[in-house]
Amino acid sequence: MAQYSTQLDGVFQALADPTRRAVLGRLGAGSASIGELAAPFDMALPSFMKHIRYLQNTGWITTRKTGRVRICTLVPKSFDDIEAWLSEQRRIWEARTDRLEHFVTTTQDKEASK
Amino acid sequence: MAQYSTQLDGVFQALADPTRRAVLGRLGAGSASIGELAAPFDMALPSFMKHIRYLQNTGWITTRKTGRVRICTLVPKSFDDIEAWLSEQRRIWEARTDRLEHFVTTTQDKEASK
DNA sequence: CGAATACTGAGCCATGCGGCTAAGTTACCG
DNA sequence: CGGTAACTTAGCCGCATGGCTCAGTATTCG
Repeated sequence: MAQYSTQLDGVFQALADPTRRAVLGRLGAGSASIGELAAPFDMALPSFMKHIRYLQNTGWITTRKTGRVRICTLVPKSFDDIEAWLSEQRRIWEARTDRLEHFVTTTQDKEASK
Repeated sequence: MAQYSTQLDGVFQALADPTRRAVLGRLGAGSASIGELAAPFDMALPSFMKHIRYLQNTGWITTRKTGRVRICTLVPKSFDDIEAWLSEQRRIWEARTDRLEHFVTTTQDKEASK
């Protein structure tokens, strides 16, 4: 069985904030510095940095420092984790509709054999 | 522009907990009572109830009370919200690779015209 | 060298989360 | 009618989150 728990917790938690989702959206278009990423937000830099560190800790981005500038790069791996979870849910869902169909079929058979 | 913020916050936050993900998985297979849902978890009922209320408040489930039993039912609508966000990210991602390809092409053209 | 730029670290604050217990409330069973 | 079952309410606790300010540190520019 899949060991979902801990990994997915952070992956989803990271997405549960509009600032972080926006940052990921921006980074989808290419790497950027902290300053560039922070510019659109009406927020003090240290506050913004917490989001960056969060994204880094949960594996959504990597960063490297060049001179006094830190560049952030998207790591799209976590998208796959989400897709995997979603398709697992779909699988469960479909198994259910299969059973419902079976039930309906069985019921119809009973009706037919009356 | 899409007004992502508030709605998605809760949708993702709800998934950022293994108990709640497990409940959704179980409900994918069909509706169930609070007691049935809580059984697999080593947790006091009031604690578990908070998760149920959370899932309800974020729109993942609906509940109705019949006698002294409360039945919970999955509302799969939020899956669509997630899919929408994911495909938006893919769109951004692909626009980027397009630009990269264009850049490569342009560079090659330059090279070719040297 | 001195100043400006780009972060970074430390620490405060309010709120919310995820767990708990203890004490209701509301059906249903005998 | 009394008891048990199935939630439900209220309230406490510790920790994490998301914001802030104020004061560093480290590069780069003139």
